[in-house]
Amino acid sequence: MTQSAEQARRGARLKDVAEAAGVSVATASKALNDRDDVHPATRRRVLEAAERLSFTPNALAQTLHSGRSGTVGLITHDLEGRFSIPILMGAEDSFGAGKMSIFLCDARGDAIRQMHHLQALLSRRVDGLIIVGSRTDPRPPVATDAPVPVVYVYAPSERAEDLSFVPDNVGAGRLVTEHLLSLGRRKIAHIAGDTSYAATHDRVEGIRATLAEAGVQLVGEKPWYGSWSESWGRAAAASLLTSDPAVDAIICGSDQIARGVLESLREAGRRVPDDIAVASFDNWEILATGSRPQLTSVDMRFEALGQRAARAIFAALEGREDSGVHVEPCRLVVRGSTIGS
Amino acid sequence: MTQSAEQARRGARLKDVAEAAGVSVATASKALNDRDDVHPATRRRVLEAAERLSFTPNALAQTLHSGRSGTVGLITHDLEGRFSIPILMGAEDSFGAGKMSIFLCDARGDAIRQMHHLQALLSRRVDGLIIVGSRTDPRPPVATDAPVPVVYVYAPSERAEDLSFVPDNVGAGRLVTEHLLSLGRRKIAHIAGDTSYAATHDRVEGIRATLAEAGVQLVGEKPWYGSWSESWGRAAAASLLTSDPAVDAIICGSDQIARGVLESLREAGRRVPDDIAVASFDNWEILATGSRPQLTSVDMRFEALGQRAARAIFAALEGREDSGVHVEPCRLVVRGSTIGS
DNA sequence: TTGTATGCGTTATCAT
DNA sequence: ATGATAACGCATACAA
Repeated sequence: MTQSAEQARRGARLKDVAEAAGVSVATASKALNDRDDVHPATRRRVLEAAERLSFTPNALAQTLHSGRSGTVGLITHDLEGRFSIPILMGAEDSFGAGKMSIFLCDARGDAIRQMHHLQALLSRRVDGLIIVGSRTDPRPPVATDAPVPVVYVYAPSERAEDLSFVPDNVGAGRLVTEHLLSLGRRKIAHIAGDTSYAATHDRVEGIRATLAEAGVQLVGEKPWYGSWSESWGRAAAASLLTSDPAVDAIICGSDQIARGVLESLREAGRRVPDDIAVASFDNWEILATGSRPQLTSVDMRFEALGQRAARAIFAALEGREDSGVHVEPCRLVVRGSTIGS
Repeated sequence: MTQSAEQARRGARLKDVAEAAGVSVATASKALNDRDDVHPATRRRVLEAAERLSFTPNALAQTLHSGRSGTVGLITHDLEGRFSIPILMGAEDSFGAGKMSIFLCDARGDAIRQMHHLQALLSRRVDGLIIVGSRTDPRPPVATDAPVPVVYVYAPSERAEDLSFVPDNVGAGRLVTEHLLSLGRRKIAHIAGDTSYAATHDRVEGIRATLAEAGVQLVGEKPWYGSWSESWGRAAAASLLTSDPAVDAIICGSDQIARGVLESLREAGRRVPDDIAVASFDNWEILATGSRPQLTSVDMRFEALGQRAARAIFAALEGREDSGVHVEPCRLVVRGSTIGS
């Protein structure tokens, strides 16, 4: 009685299943793991016993034996989970739900906290590490001699030997620009975000190159740099309309900026997209689909980045190591702010 | 040589440290774990050896022995991580960074996927489970006989024996209403969200009760029910201004709705907060601080919910079980939409 | 086909 | 103060 109560509390072990089925633990193990050389009838008895005792194999004990824990650590630095959640979902998909479990740790941009998490994860014997940054500027490596594969996502590592996956912001710039050009827009302005961000410059580069190829010049000759806020969008758009009233398209550095721009345009009596088309980056659903009209925006495809990271870890585990900064294409999501209904 | 290469790959074990320090594993273990009865000099030698070999204790092996894994599973159903990330951060804080690691699994509202994750987590021998729902309506329990403590957050379990933590939406309704009344507003309307949500009704209840106590009646007698969208906010506000032009305050069911309301008010030429004060629920930063004026909103305090959940799991692990639905107070964040600058 | 014995890395008990 | 050894739960090589 005490025995079964104990079992109920701590859960049945393989030994219990074996005893219940009247076989040895070795045989029970083979039966449960679908290995050859075990009599069908025996297998059935074992499976039945396991079912009856609601046996759940102790993955930790398995790990101790196999060396693989089936877990991955994800250390993130983006406070709101705006990046890390979709990246985690992508990784989960790629691993196969339940096959691999993911530890999520929020380091909150703090190196000390990051170190603590790193230590804890290595101690838990994760099979790999995914490091997610909050901006695409290169960052110092989390460790120079990690005993497991490390993949950097969104923010690449400064070290060339490390493996990183980042969104193609230059390509993102090209995507919006080509879209606007294809709609016949020629007076295109760019209200950018914070000039200290690499993403800002990459996007500008893509925009500029595409415009140049089409023989078109950016309205005002250069982007308007500011911050990633609606208020900046409002202010910049107001100034823009004064300095360059003929503008017929505005590329915004983020959806937040675009929201502000839309507001200013509405107040100025400019119709979107008829008079002026508006497009932006990030495709943050809550912002992009709430506005009127909804925003055409470039999606960074975080899920895809997560999938790439997961596959890279698998590959490294199988000995196929990789390195360098890999650029993942973005995706243009067209909505009402560039194409009327 | 092959030996040390092997060590480098798999990481140093306690045995290696012991050998390097010239002691037995038992002594090494004691030294590293600050146990008594080990000579200071010996301890120093061991610690030094551990440092030199960059020894990281295998937490899995420790678990196998102690029965405690130092991990918790967090199964979430909110796609965007809007709830789960702050809840996870709260839990991390409460546990102490690095002390406890959290598996984050996204079940995406799918029961099958939830089952898979549950199985995987139990197999990994998590010490507890946190289940996060996407709405405050009671939900079926994730399991009726889990071998570890389970805590439901945001969405409470239907079973009375289970333990749940939810935000005090009735109190949230009271908070905004009291705030508006204290500002002298008496013609208060409520543009609510989706009527199928428990949160909607709880908030209405709090609003109604507070108004009744002040002898004030809701403008239009009842709330305007709709959806959690900006477009609903725009439409409802427009109608409201027509049917009840004397309204001097609007409580919105969510920040999204409030954004739509603000837009309509601006178009109608009503000044906020001078003519009409606007307040809402959720305090979703990106929405609440981007608008002009910024939104006064009730914060659901997800971090606090996460902390409560973590502490409850600790308590249960120590034998102090608890049950029932625990209601956590919300917090009013006052901004420009109710109080002019 | 089944069972026995061993190891995975750590901690704790009990000798010494 | 230190060391030998038995768990912890599982999987596998090898023996029967």
